[in-house]
Parts: sequence; C-alpha cells; structure tokens
Amino acid sequence: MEDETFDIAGGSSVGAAQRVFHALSSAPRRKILAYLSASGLTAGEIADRFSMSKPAVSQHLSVLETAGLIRREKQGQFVHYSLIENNLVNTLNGFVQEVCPVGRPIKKESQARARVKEAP
Amino acid sequence: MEDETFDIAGGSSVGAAQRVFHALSSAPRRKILAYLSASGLTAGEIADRFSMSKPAVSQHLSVLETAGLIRREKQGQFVHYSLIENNLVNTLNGFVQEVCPVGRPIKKESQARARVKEAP
DNA sequence: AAAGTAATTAGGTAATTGCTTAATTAATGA
DNA sequence: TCATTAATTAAGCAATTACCTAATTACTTT
Repeated sequence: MEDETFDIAGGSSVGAAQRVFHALSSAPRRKILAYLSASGLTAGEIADRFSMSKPAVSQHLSVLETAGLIRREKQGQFVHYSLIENNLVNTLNGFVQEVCPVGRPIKKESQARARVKEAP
Repeated sequence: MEDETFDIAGGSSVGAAQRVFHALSSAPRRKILAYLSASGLTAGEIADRFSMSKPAVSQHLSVLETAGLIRREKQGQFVHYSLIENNLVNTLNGFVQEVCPVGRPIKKESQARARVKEAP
C-alpha cells in the first residue's frame, strides 16, 4: 500500500490523494462523476448537460483525469470518457480509515465480502 | 434523509456536501482531522503541529467547523476541538453510493452492523 | 487593576481557480 | 481539397483562497 499519509504539509510535490480531493471539491466535477457512473459519455455529451462553455467542461474533465478518476479514450473525432471506480473508492476509503475509526470495520466487512465473491 | 444530489450546479446557496468537500480539499485540514481522530486538542495544540501561523490554523479550523466536521468547545481561555465522525462518514459514503455502484454493498453492510450493535 | 496567555478577527497580498471568448488541432464527409 | 464537427489549447479576467502580520477579545493570575 502506498502510504503518503495523505500529502501532508511539507512535501513539495502534489500527491495522489491531494489530486483526488481537489478534484472532488468542485460541484460540477462531482456531477460529471455521477453522470459517468451511469454510462460512458463523450466530451460533448457531458458538456451538453451543463450550462457552462465547452472549454470549461473540458478543463474539469482534465482535472478529473489527472486525478485518475476518469479515463479518456479517443474514438475517431470523439473522445469517450468513463469512470475509474477503484481510484475513487480506494482514496476515500483510505482516508476515512485513517481519520475515522468507524471506517475500519467497514473495510473489514468489504474484504470479507470480496473473499466470499472469489470463492462462494 | 437529506437528498440534495450533492449541490449540483444551479443552486445559489452553498450546500452541506459542498462545504464538506471543500473542507477536505486542503491537506492541512485533512491533517487536522487526522490529529483529532486520535484525541481532542486545543487550538494551540493543533497550531503547534504546523509550521504556519496560528491565525492560519484558526481559519482552517473555522472551515472545518462550518462544514460540520469538527466541534468547538470553549473551556476557560482554551478552545477544545474534536471530531464529528458521523458527518464525515455520511457525506463520503453518500457520495460514493451515488457515484459508484461498488459503494452500495458497503452501506448495507454498515447498516446491518449498526443494527447488530443496537440489538446484539 | 495590570500583565500575561489563548485565540480570534481584521487587513492586506500573492497565487490559484473557474470561467469566458478566440484560436488551434484533428477527424469526417461533400 | 474544402467545409463541418468535436475537442482542446491559449489568453485573459474576476473572484476566491491561503497565507502573513498587527490588532483585538476574553480569560487567568498576581
């Protein structure tokens, strides 16, 4: 596991958790993630769902991609975006674990459930 | 349950989820939450753990309090801060649920475990 | 009451963010 | 090849953020 104790103060470089939390701090970006949770969409389809300009949406997509929360796939002249679920859940879960004792049992349950799925 | 579909676009006022995510977007603030997860601390004790000025830390504490993530309790000339665990976990869990199908079983497990604790 | 300590508020500044419009790159189809 | 469509990059601007130092408020101690 990559323990960076979530990017605390001193470090000069910007860590992965910092990028994820920064990405999540914007309502439009969280809305984009919600759209993508239902299905992959092109940049244009995403932009259509907002009242802001296309370049603005494009920037939000770029922030989300840099954070490793979505993936970009060029198909002809379109760019398809889709959610990377793991990175989101792992970052939030890792954080909750460190901050909040309540989080720990949840993770254990989740692992137990995963094992059951592997060998039912 | 308070369903604001996490503060999407249109709304003029700033919603609760937005405040939480904004609060979490800062590394020093996440660090404060981590400190408080171990034990309550006074404003001064928190400030001592950072290299930035005391007023700067005070502002971070204020952001966290406004987001409902920590509570302030004045005791004599000291101000004691402590974590409000529920709000953090609920907001993140609520978000993961909406964005990420993977999240749903986690919440069900969590609720089941809660029921067991209520009536063991 | 005066001095000391804890914490916040006030005021100011440099850097960042979130948008805009205009320009550019890239793929498609007439 | 030339026009159209999709998307991004570039340039610029107003608003916000994150910090600082100085001043203030509120307790405590002598």
